[in-house]
This record gives sequence, structure tokens and C-alpha cells, in this order.
Amino acid sequence: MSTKRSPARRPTMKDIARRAGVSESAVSFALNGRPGVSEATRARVRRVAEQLGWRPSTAARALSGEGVATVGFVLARPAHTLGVDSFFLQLVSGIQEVLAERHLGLLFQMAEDVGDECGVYRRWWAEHRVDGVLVADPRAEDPRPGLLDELGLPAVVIGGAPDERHPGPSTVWADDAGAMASVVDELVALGHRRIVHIAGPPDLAHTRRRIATLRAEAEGRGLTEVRSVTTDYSDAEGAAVTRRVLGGAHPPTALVYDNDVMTVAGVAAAAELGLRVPQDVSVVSWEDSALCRLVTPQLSALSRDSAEFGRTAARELLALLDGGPARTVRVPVPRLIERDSTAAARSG
Amino acid sequence: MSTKRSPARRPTMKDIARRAGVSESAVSFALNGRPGVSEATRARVRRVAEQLGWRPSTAARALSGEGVATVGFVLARPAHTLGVDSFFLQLVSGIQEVLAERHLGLLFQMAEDVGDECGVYRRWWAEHRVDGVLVADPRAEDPRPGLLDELGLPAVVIGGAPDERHPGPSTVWADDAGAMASVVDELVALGHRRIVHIAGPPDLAHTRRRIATLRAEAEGRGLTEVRSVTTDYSDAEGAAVTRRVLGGAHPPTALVYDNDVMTVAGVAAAAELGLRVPQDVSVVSWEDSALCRLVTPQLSALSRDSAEFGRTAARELLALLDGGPARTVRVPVPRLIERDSTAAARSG
DNA sequence: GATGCTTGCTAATGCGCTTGAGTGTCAAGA
DNA sequence: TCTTGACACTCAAGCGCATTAGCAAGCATC
Repeated sequence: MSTKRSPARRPTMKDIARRAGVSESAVSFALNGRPGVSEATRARVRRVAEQLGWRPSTAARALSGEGVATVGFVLARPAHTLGVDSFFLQLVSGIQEVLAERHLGLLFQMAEDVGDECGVYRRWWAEHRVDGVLVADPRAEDPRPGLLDELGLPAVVIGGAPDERHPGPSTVWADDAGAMASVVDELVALGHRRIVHIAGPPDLAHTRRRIATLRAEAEGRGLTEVRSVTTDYSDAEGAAVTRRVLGGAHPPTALVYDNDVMTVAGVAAAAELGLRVPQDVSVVSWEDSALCRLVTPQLSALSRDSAEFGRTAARELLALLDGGPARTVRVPVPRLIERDSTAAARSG
Repeated sequence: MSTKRSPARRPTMKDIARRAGVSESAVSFALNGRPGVSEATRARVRRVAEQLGWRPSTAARALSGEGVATVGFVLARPAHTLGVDSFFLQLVSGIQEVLAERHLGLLFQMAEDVGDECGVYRRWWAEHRVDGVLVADPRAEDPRPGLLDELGLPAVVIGGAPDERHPGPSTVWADDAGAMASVVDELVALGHRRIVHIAGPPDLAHTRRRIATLRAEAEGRGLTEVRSVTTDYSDAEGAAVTRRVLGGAHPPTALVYDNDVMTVAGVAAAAELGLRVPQDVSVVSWEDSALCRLVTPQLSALSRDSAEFGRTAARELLALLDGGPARTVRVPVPRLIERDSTAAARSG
């Protein structure tokens, strides 16, 4: 006699109705807090539901037009550029925290590129899988907001810049401009005049924003030897670009990297060239993570609360799902944490 | 005249039926490849469905007993221990890859602890949200397999040891024993006799397995000064334990860490004590990641294909959902990649 | 020429839930 | 006393799909 799996039937409203001696509609009213039942009945129904461990079937709910209590999140970055970077895990962790309070599910998917990602949205919409989505890594000429609007899928763009021209979906963003300004302030105060910004992929909106801001900051201070170089975020390119700029004529005395992995790779590349950090060259990572504290020297980095970023985005999406208006909200400006990778520029 | 969002109605089988001039049932037969319609009709219906961009509503499908085409994955680890560790992202990436082929969704959730995780499973089951789940970080006395069996939720345990006593759910696992043996082999060949294993949390099944294997290996070789110390996987504990064992009497000449973060922290801690890696002490990380290649010295590490691990687990779950039997499959043994953190033991 | 069988389709039912349209009861107002 | 109307509840329809039963036509069998 094998211990055959007992099917463990899912309780339904019908079961509750039978036990409580009322109709299914009454159960529905009682459980959803709408008028139409006495408080006594409501309490009784609630008790029975509790006893039975009843939970509404999302499928049935969705079918009767209530939404599927799920939001989607697509990540369209090659896995290798995510390797060490803790940003997304922290972000998702924050998103979860807010969604879980309302018992909303998070449907997660990785995609090859933005085109692929759009396909996922279309499918999710057609299959009625999500009530809304969180969009990461906004780009210049991004097709996603338009598509999502067309599909009528509520969306919150994470890290997007507010776009004055067409309002579009909700947006949560950090003020990269302010952060970049603080970094330049600090480096200039330390005497640095030649700065290279080793940026992320050029099609990312925030990469462009940072590059533009850096240029503006430099111009505002009359610095002529300040520039940005774009990369694919990988340690390999981070190292390669570092070798190139430090080995060239008029090498910079300070480097600003758009993520932690490239920063660490850059420090190693500098070491290969016989340059010490921070004595010969200062470096700043735009992304703070455990990595920045673990390596030697510890890296000065722009720190932000990625989990809080996620929480804010999730809350904004909830507001949208509750029928609220699209908004643009700002999370706190990343703060520069000075550790051991920045120092006064060598005179001369 | 505002550009009001056009509702963008989702096409249904009824729409297809109308356009193709057949009944809804015929559409269902045609699209699901079952007999009952002529090939001509089937082709026509398929064409119309394609034109309309139709996709089956998962809600409706689920309601008529077809499963929700979604699998769940819960992560019950504090976010800070996930920070740098790329294992989970790679794992999820691999899982995705396999699920996407079949258009299955991945419902992802983070939990506080295993108890919490069980609550998530219960809710998912009651809400009919998933067809099966992937279970990570198996533990000693793990309540999850039992619960999932009781609920009748197909499950694949990732990283579990095969349990001879009660067969339980499907399992994919790496042969930690073999890997540990190869590490000990190598360290002993380099002349190391005093080895400390800085392990993960003691309640994790694979931690226990590694500890047990190390003991067995040591006994088999007559090594008496080999031991394991458990931690919470954090860089802080990794550093603290490193300081303690290296500062004590009869300090080890080789350290094996259960993850990359602790290894890096340990190297830094050793440096503080004036010990150089690998001249004074050799270190090996059980987890290979970009981090291991980025730091100086580059870390010797056990490398495994985490994405492939995920793919295997996902494939096993698919097999289960297709009605296949529970199985125990093994992924390749992690290979020791020797970099610059291991060297011959100092004589004396 | 009635019977059975296959083919290609339609009609009807149900999954679990929400909801608009009733239904019966009781108390207050005309 | 009869009408209103609020209240507490039941009925039935419908969401999109799968599925079972049914049905008409065509064909072969005896």
C-alpha cells in the first residue's frame, strides 16, 4: 500500500457557502467587504473561510475581471554584466517587500534585448498574466513606454528621466545630475583637473544623462580635459578602457566608473601599469556594493539605497493599479562615500 | 481631444470563431491540435489566431483545469548574503532559459525564512498560482518537501543530497563530496597539513555534506589538524573567523571558504595580520565568480556552471509537470580552477 | 434499405468568482 | 392599512477556455 498522494482539494467559495449556510454571493460579499450581508453573517463566513484556509483563486478572479494580482518585471541585460552587481537583487528585494504586503506576485523574466522584452510584454498582455509592469534600464528612443501604453498595461519606469515632451508612464528616478555634480565637486576640491568617466552602454538613458551632466559640470568650471567613454559594463571593457586612457597622452588623474565591477577591474589595470590607487590615480565607483568594501583599497563610491528604490517603484505601481495618476517621483540623490580610493591629485 | 488610451481589447476564441466562421469548440480543437476538425479548417483557424495575435488566457485555461503555466521560486536568504554572490542570478538565468522555451512564467518571491517560505507555498497553492516549484537551499530536517508533497505541488530541490530513506521530490545536485576531495587532494599535494574550512550556515544540507566529506577525507589521509567552522556566509563573519583561526595556536596554512565574499574578506583579514596570500597562507573559494578574477591575487576557486544547474533543475521540473517520475540527477562536479591564491605550504 | 461507423462540426456544461437583477421581510411613514 | 424603502440575502449570467455529448452527412457493410 503506497502512500499515494492525497489530492488535497483546494477549498472554494462553494464549500464556504455550504458550511456557513448561505449562498455563494453572500460569501463573496462577506469576504470582499461589500454591503449586502449582516455583520453577523460576515463574521461567520470569514471564520469558515479561515478554517478552510481558503484563498481566492487568482484564475477565477482574473476571469471575472478583477486583475491577476501579479506584476511583471523583465530584465534585458546579458547575465554576465549582472554578475557581481548587486543592484538588481537589492532592487527586486525592495519590490518584493512592497508587493508581498498586498499579496501580489512578481512574474520575472530575462530577455535578450529590448525587442525581446517587448515580445514578453505582448505575450503577458495577451495571456492576461500581469496587471502592470516595472520597466528597467530606460533607453533613448525607448519603444517600451509606447507599447505598454498601447496595450493599456500600467507601468513604472525605473531610473528613467522625466520626459517633459510626452508625459508617458510613471517614473521613479534618482538625480544623477546632482550625484555627478557632487563627485566632480569632490574631485576638483582634491585638485583633479583631468577626469575620465568610464560610462555604461551609450543607449541607456541614465548613461546619457550622466555624460551630459559631466560635460555641463566641466564646462561650468572651465575644465577642458574631462570626458566620458562608453562601455558595455563588463570588467573586460572597464579594464581595457582604463589601460587605454591611462597609457595615453595626458592621462587623467581621476576616473569615475559607472559600476563597481569596472571599477575593480580598472584598479587592477592601473596596477599593471605601475600606477597606485589613490596615490597616482583616484577612482570612484558609481555603484556601491559589498565589493567596494571588500577590495583593497576600499573604493570610494556613490551609495544609494537600491532596495528603497525598488520599494518606491513598487509603491508607485500599486498607486497606478489603484487607479491613481501617473507620476514622476524622485528617490534620494546617491551620496558619495569616501573610502580609500580617492586622494589629492599629484601636483604636476 | 486627449489621446485617450484605447482599451486594446484582448482577442478571445470567440473572435477567432466568428472570423473563421466556425464554433468556439472547433477553434479549441484546432488550436490545441486535437482531432475533430479537418486540416483545412485547422489551418484557417490557426491563421486567424495568428492574425489576431491571440494567446490563450492563462486564467481561463487554469480555470478549466489546465494548469497555470507558471512555476514558483522562493528565495529565503537575507538579501545581504546575496549581495556579491552571483550564483542565484546565474541560476535564475538558466531556469528562465528553459522555461521560456515553453512559455512558462516564473513567479519569484523572497522570504524571511523557511517558515515564511512554507507560507508562500501554501498561498500559491490555495490561490492556484503555480503548477510546481523549485526549492533552493535544502536543509537538514527540511519541512518543505513534506509540505509540497501534501499539497500535491510538483517540486525539484536544487542542491539537495539524495535521501535514500524517503525518496521524496526530484532533486538536482552537485557532488560536493567529489569536489571537496579534489580540493583536499590539491592542498595536500602542495604540502598543506593544517586546513580550516570556513563553511556556510550549519543548517544548510550542503554545508553539512561538505563538512562531513572534509572530515572523511582528512581521516582517510591521517590528517588531524583539519576542521570546519560554520558562518552565516557574510563577509563580516568570514573575516572574523579568519582572524581567529590565523591568530590562534597552530594556525592553518590553507583555508577553504564556502563562498566568494568570505574568501575576499578573509584575504583582507589575513593581510591585516601581516600574512600574505599565497606565500603565507593559501585560500580557495568554493564559489567562482567575477569577483574571484577581479581581486588581487586572483582566487583559486571551484567553478561550476550555475546557469546549467538552473537549466537542469528547470528541465527536471518540466519532466515532472509532464507526468514523469521524480528523479535524482547530478550536475557535473565543480572543477578547481587554480589561480594565484594557492601555493606550496611554507616548510615548517 | 436499414445498420453501423467515421468524419467534421455544434451545443451545452463547468471551472471559481463577481455582479446586476431580483425576492422576501420588516419597520417606518402616509 | 397600504405603501415605501432599506436590508439581507438568493439567482443567474458571464468571464475564456476545455470537454463531453450530440448531430448531421457520407460511406461501407450486410
